[in-house]
Amino acid sequence: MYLEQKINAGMGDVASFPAGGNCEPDVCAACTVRKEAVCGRLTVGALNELHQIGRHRVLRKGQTLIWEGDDSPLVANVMEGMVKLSTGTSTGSEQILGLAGPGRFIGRPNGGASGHSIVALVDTKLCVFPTTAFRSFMENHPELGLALLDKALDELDIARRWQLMLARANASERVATLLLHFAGSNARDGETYHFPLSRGQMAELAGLTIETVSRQLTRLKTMGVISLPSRDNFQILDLDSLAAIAGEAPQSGLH
Amino acid sequence: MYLEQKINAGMGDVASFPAGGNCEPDVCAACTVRKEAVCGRLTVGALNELHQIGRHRVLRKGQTLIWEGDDSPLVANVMEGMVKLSTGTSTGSEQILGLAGPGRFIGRPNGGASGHSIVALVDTKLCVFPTTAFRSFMENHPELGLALLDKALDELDIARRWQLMLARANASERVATLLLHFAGSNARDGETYHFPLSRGQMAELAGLTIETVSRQLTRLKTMGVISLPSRDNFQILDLDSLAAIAGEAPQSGLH
DNA sequence: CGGCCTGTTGATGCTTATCAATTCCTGTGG
DNA sequence: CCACAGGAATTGATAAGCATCAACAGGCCG
Repeated sequence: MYLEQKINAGMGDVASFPAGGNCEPDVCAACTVRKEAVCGRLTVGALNELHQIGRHRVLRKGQTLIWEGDDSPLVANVMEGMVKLSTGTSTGSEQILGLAGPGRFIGRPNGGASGHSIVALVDTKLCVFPTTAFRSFMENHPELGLALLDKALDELDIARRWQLMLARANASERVATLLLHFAGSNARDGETYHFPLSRGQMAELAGLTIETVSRQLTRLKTMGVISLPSRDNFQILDLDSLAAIAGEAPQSGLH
Repeated sequence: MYLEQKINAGMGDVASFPAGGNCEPDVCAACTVRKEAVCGRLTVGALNELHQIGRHRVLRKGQTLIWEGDDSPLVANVMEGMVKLSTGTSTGSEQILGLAGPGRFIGRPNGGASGHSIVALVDTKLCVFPTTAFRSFMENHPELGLALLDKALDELDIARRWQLMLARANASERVATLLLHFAGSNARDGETYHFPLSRGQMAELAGLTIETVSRQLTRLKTMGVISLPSRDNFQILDLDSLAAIAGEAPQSGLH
């Protein structure tokens, strides 16, 4: 199913990011997500030290950073773009566990087996660190451990909020929540946004079928809440209604 | 709804645990969950130091350790018993996000607002630490930070596995999974176990209704997979079938 | 131009929620 | 110790919601 991605992916293309891959201080200074990312917690000295082990990497759409079940050899910060966290089910189908956009931290610093694959949904820029180097760095910089712990706990909150949605929300609420999620925190009436997922992937993420997702989208279109200029884009016409349909509570903070 | 718990709970009854509440080294030596808990990672010296800020506390059934939305003033290890993590929904009902048994770590070391309440389902023994003291201890002991980070990432995996279940499992699979969870990792044929949750709470946790939970239980009974000696107990008659119904994959590691 | 993949739309049936009635516990007070 | 009240659980009838199966439409690329 994802064979074509497998061919393109792997560690071999680490060289595909710009020459001088080491994370330059000035690059970090310009980093738009530094405030939200773990680096933001470090002193200038520690940040410089961290640059020595970190690398920038571009993950093309469809490429896989970490395979499910593999020992996670690296940890990373998402700078730009979006990745999905997914896992196979016992029935063979794929289940998407969540999405991660700018500022999110991915991977397991303890180097244990990853419970899910990490795949780029669009071209994605990452700050990548080898697990071992990152871990020894953490031992000398407790503040990074604290920052990461906070990050992990945030991730936990996010996962629990999805849990809440999956346990209780109906199809309309799920699809509306997805759209708000795709639009991001500064969604506006009249704005057009990109679907980072296919209908099938949206269905996997929301715990629905393709058909139900499609039907709910046309229903929202019929209601005048959104329009669908192309199959890869949607426009929000009535943000308030959309938020109301999503149930307001579940979607907040679901980034 | 949980008024009676509110009356009994609160920080005032911290004095209710045994005299000499400070965590004694010999008590910790005898601690059955030390291997799994964060303390297990510490050197003897660090452990002794940690004893100074930690306290044992018994949480009676129904008592609340942390209220949803409150700044979490403490973090804790579960030693014995079981607590639930729950949150209110926009519709006013309660949603249980998960359970935590022996060895699990709860609370937010960063002291932020808790996204969920923590309530004892049965009488529960905890190792409790004030957030501030715990945090400063962490700054001097990076290994604790690393251990906690691993714990948090484990919690994340557990939450994601639950997410998987909520997204895909049908009623039978959900109820079977719950039973396996209640029975614990060393479940055996013929053994009788206690329901730590009422039918209503089980429904909340599994994203079902009371009626559906009840129907699935009688269905499992009719199939000869379990028996129900009283409404608070169940006996596993055919563990293999139960695991097969649960779908095997989702339930593994759902502690 | 034709095949192929993705998405949409339609018809139908199963699963589970909902509403409603009854039974079974459990704890309380006589 | 028994009777009774109240809540929790079970069981039944019905309906809504979503999955499933199936046909069709629209892009995209060879």
